[in-house]
Amino acid sequence: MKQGKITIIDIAEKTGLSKGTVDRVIHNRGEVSAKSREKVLKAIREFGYEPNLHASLLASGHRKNVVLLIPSPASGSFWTLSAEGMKKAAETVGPLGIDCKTVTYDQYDLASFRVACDLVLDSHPDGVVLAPMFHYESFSLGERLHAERIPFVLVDSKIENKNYLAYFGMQEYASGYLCGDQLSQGKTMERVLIVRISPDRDRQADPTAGRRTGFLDYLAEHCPGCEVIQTFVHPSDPVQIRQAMEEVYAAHPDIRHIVMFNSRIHRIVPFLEAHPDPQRRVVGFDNLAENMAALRKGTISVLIGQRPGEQVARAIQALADYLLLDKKPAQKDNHVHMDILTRYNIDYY
Amino acid sequence: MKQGKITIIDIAEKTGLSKGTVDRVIHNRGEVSAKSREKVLKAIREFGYEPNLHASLLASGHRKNVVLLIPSPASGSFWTLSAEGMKKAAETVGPLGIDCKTVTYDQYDLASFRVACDLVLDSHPDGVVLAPMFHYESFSLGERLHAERIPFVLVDSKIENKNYLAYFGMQEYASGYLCGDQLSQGKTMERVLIVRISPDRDRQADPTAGRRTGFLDYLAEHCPGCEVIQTFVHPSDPVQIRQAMEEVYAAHPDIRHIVMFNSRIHRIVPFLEAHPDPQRRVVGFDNLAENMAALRKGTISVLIGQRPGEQVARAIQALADYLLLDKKPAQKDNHVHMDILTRYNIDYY
DNA sequence: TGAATTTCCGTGCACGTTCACGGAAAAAAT
DNA sequence: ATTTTTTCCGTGAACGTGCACGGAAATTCA
Repeated sequence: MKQGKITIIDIAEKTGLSKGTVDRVIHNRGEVSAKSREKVLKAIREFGYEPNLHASLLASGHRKNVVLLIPSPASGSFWTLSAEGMKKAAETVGPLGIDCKTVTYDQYDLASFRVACDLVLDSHPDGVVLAPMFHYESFSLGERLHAERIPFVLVDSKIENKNYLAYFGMQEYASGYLCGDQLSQGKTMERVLIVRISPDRDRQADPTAGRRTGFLDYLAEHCPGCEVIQTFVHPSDPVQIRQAMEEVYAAHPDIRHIVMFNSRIHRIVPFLEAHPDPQRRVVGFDNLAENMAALRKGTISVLIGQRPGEQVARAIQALADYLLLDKKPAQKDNHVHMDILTRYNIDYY
Repeated sequence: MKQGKITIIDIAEKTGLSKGTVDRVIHNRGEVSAKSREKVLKAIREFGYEPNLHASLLASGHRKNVVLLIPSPASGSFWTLSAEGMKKAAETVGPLGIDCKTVTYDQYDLASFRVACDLVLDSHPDGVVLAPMFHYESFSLGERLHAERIPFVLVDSKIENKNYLAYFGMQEYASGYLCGDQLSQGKTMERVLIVRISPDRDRQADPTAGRRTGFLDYLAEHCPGCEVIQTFVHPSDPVQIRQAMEEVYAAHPDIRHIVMFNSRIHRIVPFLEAHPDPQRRVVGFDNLAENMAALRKGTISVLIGQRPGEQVARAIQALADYLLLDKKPAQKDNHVHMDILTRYNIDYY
């Protein structure tokens, strides 16, 4: 079909009303009699009127702004990848009348998240992209946004709040299961080391729990009797990490399979390189620069990527579609592909 | 920075000229003195003028149309995936004033390609997305488009013509190399079967040659002395295919590694399922529905995906950016990621 | 019945470009 | 110096929608 040439004025003529009235019913802002309203609605349906985006944006000059609320992208961390996606998306929706900005918080500090939430609300955004790290507070932010009729999109992980416009993230459980297959290469394993980040009391949401469950299920189904060793390391302190690893290694010198379910696998790379073992298989998550470097060197066997940049880009796009064309996304829950990254395909990621 | 509030009229005032003149230099359509031209250009740079897309599109009401020239997407074939990407991209650029349509040809019939080329040129498109199957004719189409100043973007494979605006495709050589690693799982192989499509005289371009080279290089480096067996099958005739496979199998009953470099690996699935072998490893290319089904069942071990939909979507986007904002893509040659697909991550592709 | 409300609706300008038209200024020809 | 041509530039009407303003019609009140 040809693009709708019919304008708001055509509708006005067909109905014998004026464009002002037609405009009022389109944006249903009242001051229209029920009868006229019906007539206009009918004509719109009948003649297939579609608003001209450009004329609309031009006339109502004001730009919309969406804010992205994510943990601070420390250099080289997972969230820098998200920030990059945001930048790219901002470029595409910018000329369409959407301004993007970012508000960050410390993902290990609940108070900073609360501050960030208030900041977001105070800026009266037209839309929000949220990476929820703290369950309860994210939920309540969702409630507050919903109360102000501000649409929000979730990335990375979900919360129970059902008011979100859309969600973009990785299938947690399935990625853990996949991880099992990549670690084992389909053969049975006898002993597996899971390296975990020390739990943080304030941190209420653990996005890696689902992955761990999927992984353990894979083990149960494909490697019955496999011994699972777990060790906990500090999120950043290299000395503590090294020491913890050395201890496990001393206790189990024959460990050949190592896995981490968060993006910090690069933290144990120094240890791994101090104890080289060509037979060893190491699987981690996310395409951080340091992870990729270790992958190229062969220290890490496989990374599972979730395209964080694409997640936020799609989130912003969804928000733009909603704000501009008020088109809701086809499905609320969208899962990005789980990328298997090896040294042979990492260079074109 | 705030979004450029300065308009063409501001520039006019700054320079003491009129908006008409400013407009003329912006679209450099002549009829302006060198002096005025310089003044305007300087002011534009100085004050950072950026054209308002909406006003522009609104005023110059005419829509642009781009055409996608690809092989006929036979049901379930590789090109249906491209067509889907086109559909999605069309939805996003549609409201921006770009109409997309598709012209198809028989990828095994040169004459049909010639006809398609003429069809494309006769429709006087504003931009073209081209999947070149026939080298020489594609080259000459490129020349003709360039002569008419019609920008074109290549997908899937490249041609020598340097006038293309951009290229989106997979790294052929690297994907073959990757294929070797996935087939062998890092261990040395002793015997490998490569299944190829019978060469077609008229078909001048073979996109799989690069993959084969990469694969053989992997073999040379990691599996020295590995025996390579090749067999040729008809592109579609199931009977011939089955027979050819049976013959190879009879001659080499101990084949454990099978690979195909085109998207037709599903053609040998019936054979594979008639001769089950849990030890066997099979690697193919592209996420056709039938390939994916075989992957789920375990008949195929790994598929290497190249996101054909994303390729054309990005191609169309690049064309749109050029036509609308006349912004050239950051880099001409863009390689999409080589996806490793297994039964464990295929469901969210 | 007339006045005071309330409800509803039409008018007209603005948004930033594009582009055809026509005219002034400069250059060339007589 | 006058006419003709060329070069250059300003003007103003679209494009389709948003929205403020004011006024007509319908309703309520006195």
